[in-house]
Amino acid sequence: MNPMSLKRQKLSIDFYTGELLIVAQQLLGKMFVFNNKNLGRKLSAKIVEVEAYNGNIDEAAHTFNGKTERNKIMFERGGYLYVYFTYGKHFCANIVTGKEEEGTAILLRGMEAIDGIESFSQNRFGKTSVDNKEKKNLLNGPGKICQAFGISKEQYGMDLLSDEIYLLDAPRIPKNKIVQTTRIGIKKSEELPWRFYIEDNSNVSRK
DNA sequence: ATCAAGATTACCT
DNA sequence: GGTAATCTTGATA
Repeated sequence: MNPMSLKRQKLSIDFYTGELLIVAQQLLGKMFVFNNKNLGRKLSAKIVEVEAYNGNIDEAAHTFNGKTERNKIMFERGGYLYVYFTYGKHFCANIVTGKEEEGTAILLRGMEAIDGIESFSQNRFGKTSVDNKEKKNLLNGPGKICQAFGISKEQYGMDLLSDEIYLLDAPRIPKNKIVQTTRIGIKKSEELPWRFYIEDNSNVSRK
């Protein structure tokens, strides 16, 4: 048996309620697991790229202008899943962090497929097999992640402390292997360096 | 009721 | 490197 898998434990509430930028960096390398009930299958992938959003000081955050029907889960305590729909096509998944009313969350931007590659491929490309090039294109973007996992409106507000969807612990990525840059695809607060990814990882959405 | 913008992606040159 | 596609949400009237 793989000795790594024995040690891995589900992340607890204390992890999610920490400080936004710390949690964002600590998310790198962690395993995202979704026991997809519709699919009847467990899907998992390693997080390799994230972006932090903080409505208190960050104009790009969905919570910058206060609570709405869409963003209200971001004002709950850390550990919930915030899913939103954008550009008429794509869902994006975030992990809510911090304490109640903080309005902070972390966007999942890039992952590396671990378990359920056939399902990821079926959801993304309509076929169960992938070549090496397609494999790198399964989860290297926020919309792609949701399509591959089958995450949509139905998963809005799910609790990561549940048994259906959660994170597994993994060794901390060393600071010198974490790249910090500005975020992608925003037109406000562009200067904030709140994107983090694992250096040299091929599933990062963009350099 | 109307309208513009959007934490993207795929496809084109 | 540039851009069309596509529709929900939130703001404004």
